[in-house]
Amino acid sequence: MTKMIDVAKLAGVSTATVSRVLSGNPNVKESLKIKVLEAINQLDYKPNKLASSLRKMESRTIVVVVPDISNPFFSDIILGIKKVAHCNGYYVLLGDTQNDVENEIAYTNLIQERLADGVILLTARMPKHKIQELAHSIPVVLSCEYIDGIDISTVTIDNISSSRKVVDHLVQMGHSRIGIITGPLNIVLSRDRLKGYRQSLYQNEIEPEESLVQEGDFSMESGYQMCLRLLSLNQPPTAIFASNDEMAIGTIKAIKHKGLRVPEDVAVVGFDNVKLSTIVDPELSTVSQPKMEIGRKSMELLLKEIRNEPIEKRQIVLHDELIIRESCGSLTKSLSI
Amino acid sequence: MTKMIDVAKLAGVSTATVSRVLSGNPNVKESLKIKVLEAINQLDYKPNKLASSLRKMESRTIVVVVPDISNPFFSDIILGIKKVAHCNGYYVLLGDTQNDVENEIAYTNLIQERLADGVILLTARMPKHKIQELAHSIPVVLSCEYIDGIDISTVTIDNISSSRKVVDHLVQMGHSRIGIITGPLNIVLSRDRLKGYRQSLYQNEIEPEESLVQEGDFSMESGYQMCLRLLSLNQPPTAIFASNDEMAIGTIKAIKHKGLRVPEDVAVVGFDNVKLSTIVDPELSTVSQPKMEIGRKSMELLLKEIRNEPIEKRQIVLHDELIIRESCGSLTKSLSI
DNA sequence: TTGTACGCGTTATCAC
DNA sequence: GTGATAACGCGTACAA
Repeated sequence: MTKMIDVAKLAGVSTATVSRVLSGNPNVKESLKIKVLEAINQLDYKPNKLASSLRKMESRTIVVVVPDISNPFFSDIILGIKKVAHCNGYYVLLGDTQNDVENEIAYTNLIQERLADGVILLTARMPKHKIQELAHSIPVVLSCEYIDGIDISTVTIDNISSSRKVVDHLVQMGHSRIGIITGPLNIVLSRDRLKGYRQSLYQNEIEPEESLVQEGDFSMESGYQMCLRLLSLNQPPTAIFASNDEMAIGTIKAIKHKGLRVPEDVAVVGFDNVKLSTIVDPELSTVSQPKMEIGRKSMELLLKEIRNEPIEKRQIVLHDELIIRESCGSLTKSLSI
Repeated sequence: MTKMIDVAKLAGVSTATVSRVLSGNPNVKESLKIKVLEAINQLDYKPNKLASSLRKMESRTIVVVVPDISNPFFSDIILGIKKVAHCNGYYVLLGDTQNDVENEIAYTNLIQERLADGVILLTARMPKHKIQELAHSIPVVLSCEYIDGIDISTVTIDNISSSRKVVDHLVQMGHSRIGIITGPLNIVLSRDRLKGYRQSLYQNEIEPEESLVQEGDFSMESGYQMCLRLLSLNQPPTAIFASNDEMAIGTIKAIKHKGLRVPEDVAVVGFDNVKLSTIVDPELSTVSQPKMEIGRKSMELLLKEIRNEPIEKRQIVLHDELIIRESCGSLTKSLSI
């Protein structure tokens, strides 16, 4: 591998001059600059980022830890992150944990070893102390989730209130037997959506019923399975709130396979507003999170941490929106796939 | 940041011993080992991977460059890559180019600077010489695509024959006006699928017609738009072959919006067999690529390159399969979403 | 304006 | 078994 000293020799200068040319330092005579650039070209020289990062103590790279890259919800967030990162000269690399805590910890360790200047976590299922440890050794922003009792920067929506909004709407539509398919309950976000569901029932003076609460894992399959359970109850629900769109689609599939109609027999609402939600038939009512904005704000916050700039607000809460489509029965059905 | 020398001092040993303990070298007295481990714990020491990588001249990290992480087709391939990588002690980081050549080049540059021990390209839209340059400085495997005239390891399916299979099938079903929505034609893979389409028409003695060929960009929207163009022809096609599933879904959507039925009025076939293809109504006939296997084989090949092992076959071609579902009219319709 | 020389934090090679 | 010490390739005071 050709290195800086080779370039220097060929150009008849010192490594310092080569380095200066590379970093755009203006204090280099034009003639030497040209010689150096020619040598670089001739030798096909590529600087060693490892050495450079080690020396400068920064890598200009950040890592985003994602629970599931194939979930379009996250890709939109990542888009927002990359926009801001790119504008500020940072590379973005992704670590996909596939919803596995072990993978999450593995990436965390990798990052702690100074591979990146900062991390954005889109998942935080590992033990609290691990996260604390990570945040202690490198700038961290936690997005979409939060952890009680840790002073760490977060960017989220208010899952409790948005889920309350969903259930309130279903109640207004005349439903009183409302089922919920939650995400994994070891995740705060899932618990919050369940909490909002319960708050709404309480405020609307509807007796909660444990059998109407089923725990899924955010996958379409789990939505399908949990919906079947709900439908097999003695008194099945007339509306089901799935804690994300994938599960909502599984729910719709199950209802149809049972020979029932959506929304006439069972109304369905999802969460996240992914592209898929307008492709299913009927189109899915859902909660829209400002995905791009979550990404943007997260990266902006991370940059401040990296640069040690003062941070006014470490906990950013963004606005969401309930999107009414066909699956909850509030609209007349229009033509769709 | 605490470093190895700090640990060494606290444990009363040299950095060499600390390093030995960390790397699991057995030639360390048990008592010292314990002291070192205690010191590590006490100081919360994390080794600096940058320094380690620089010294060892390897990072045990590979990067996968992906054109679009939200496309589930790629996530399955990545799964296969990670399985093999993980078993061999390699981390996998992802670079998402969002179908942008500039991003592709940016990641390529980053990687050339020794950030990773190897790269798997799931996209190769940059100029040929760029790829050659990359392959010259680091082990590279190109998957799903290939480049003529470059001696680089590749893992693909035979897109020409599989696309011929699709069109042959449509002809057998009695279609003679068959439209195709291609991917971007600056990609070999897209051209190959078009080539297969043309070969089939030729072999079946069907006169090709340029207006039946429309170029999309693999997005659902482009499938929708190109389908509308096809349908507005004086003699619209009775069957449409979309070069990937996303475009096929856009195609179905367009056909429905025109008040026509799939497959009765227009048959549709896609490509890739992503999860979505069983969710649309009607379920999509498509070509299934062995995604996981593509990932596995790619990583295995890359490992051989990294380890400088002899490689028998640099060009691996895997088998694909035409999956007949409802959208091409060969099956009776069953209940689905 | 340019070059020398040291340090970034590890690991490998020697001696002992 | 263990400890000095020299690399790995680059950036930057500092001197010239």
